[in-house]
Amino acid sequence: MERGERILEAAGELLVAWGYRRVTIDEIARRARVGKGTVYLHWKTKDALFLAVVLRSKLRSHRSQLARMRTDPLAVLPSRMMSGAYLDFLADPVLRALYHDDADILGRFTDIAKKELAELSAYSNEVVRHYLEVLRAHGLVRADMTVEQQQYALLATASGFFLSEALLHDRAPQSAEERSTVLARTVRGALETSADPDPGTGPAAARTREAAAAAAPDIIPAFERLAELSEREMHRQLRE
Amino acid sequence: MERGERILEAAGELLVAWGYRRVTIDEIARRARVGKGTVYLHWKTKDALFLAVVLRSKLRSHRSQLARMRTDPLAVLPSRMMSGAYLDFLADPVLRALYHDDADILGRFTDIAKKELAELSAYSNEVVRHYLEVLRAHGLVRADMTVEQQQYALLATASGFFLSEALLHDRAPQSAEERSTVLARTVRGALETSADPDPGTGPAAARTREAAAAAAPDIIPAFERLAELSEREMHRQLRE
DNA sequence: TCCGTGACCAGATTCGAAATCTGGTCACGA
DNA sequence: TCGTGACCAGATTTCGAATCTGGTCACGGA
Repeated sequence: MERGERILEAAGELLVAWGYRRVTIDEIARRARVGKGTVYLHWKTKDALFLAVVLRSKLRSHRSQLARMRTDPLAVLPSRMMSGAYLDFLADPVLRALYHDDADILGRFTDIAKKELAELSAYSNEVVRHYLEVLRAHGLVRADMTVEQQQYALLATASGFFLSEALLHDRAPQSAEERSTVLARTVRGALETSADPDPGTGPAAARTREAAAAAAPDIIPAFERLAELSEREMHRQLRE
Repeated sequence: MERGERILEAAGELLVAWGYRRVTIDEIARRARVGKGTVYLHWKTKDALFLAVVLRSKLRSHRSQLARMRTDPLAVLPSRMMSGAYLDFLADPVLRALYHDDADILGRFTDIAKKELAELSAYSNEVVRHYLEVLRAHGLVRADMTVEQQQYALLATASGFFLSEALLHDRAPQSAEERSTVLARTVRGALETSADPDPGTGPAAARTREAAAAAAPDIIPAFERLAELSEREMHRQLRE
């Protein structure tokens, strides 16, 4: 594993274990088996390093999302998309820490991230909007609300599930699969036109599959551009 | 307005304006135009006083919910219930502060409240569970998930919307009515069997109305007992 | 007699200056 | 040329003194 990668890995592990404030550049360098100065050969500041750590996790999640969409067009459905994103989120300690314990783990880092990632976040907004429009055009998403309202519904609902571990403590179902399934059903009921097309073999399920396959070529590139922007943003944190 | 009421009012105003830590009993007494000792004639501790402030707001919200259900049986539908609760929540500065700015407004108060209200919260859980079972028995809520899963879906979704002001900043629709409508539609799509029965005049809408009217007598008493327990809990904060 | 009050106290909180720590640099050496 | 760790300024922590505040209770007025 190359130096930069080792540093990101070490920073991520320490972030999750100790929280932003408690982690020192010294400690990261030690764990990555490099000199302290070497960290600064790669990243301008501590903030930039941790921003890169977070972007790396987000990027992984995006890529895994894209892989699912390329394998199975049904993965473009909002329900699939969200349950996939939710499972990725649970599997990545950095992303989980991000939502789980804002104050203790992240300290003031959230503010910095919000500011630095404003552009990315705005673009992500547009991608989601475009995504919903395409799905509506293909009859996969209902037209009983405005796109803006559906986007709000999607974001708010997802936030609730993502935060549910922290908010609901033990009142949530134990298994991640079960929670992701409930999320999928909630999103499907809120936005989509079809019943669950996965085990379906009838003509309706076939139609959904076709429509998803037709929509995918419009949707995948948009998310690819989002992933690219994430990656560019991640590299922009590097020195020069 | 009687003394105790004036004190609660003053405490609520100051809580919202200054946050838990900054508010002193002295200041509350001054604003309520009573002596400091008088506050302690009514409540055992500062914590008990603020717990009462919060319970008072929750109780008001419960009562307003009950009033809606008694006026219009359709208000027992989860979608109506949640949009109603959301609008009550937005209208009450104390409840809003509770979700809006956890750290700054509430300080360590959240922990205390979580502990003290554990019993109430457990009971509330049971009421919601019973509520969903009754609605399922009357065919108003679907049976495509377990009740536990639907309860989780409801709680997680609602949390997301309740927190959306804080989380989504400016990416949420401006008007409270619009947000509450989107919440209603999301919940309806996730749980209910009917389309919006309110403007509906067809036989399906009529059937929904009938079923809701039939379910209401089973549901209203359960929420009445919850309101009573809230009130008892609120009074239990009083001295003796 | 009894309800309301504010002076009072102990413990919690804040303050401030000294001591320590840490992000970031850079001269040096491999 | 690339990597390093000693070094520095400013941020953070520490810790005892000073202040503040939750809670009590003896007293006074109705």
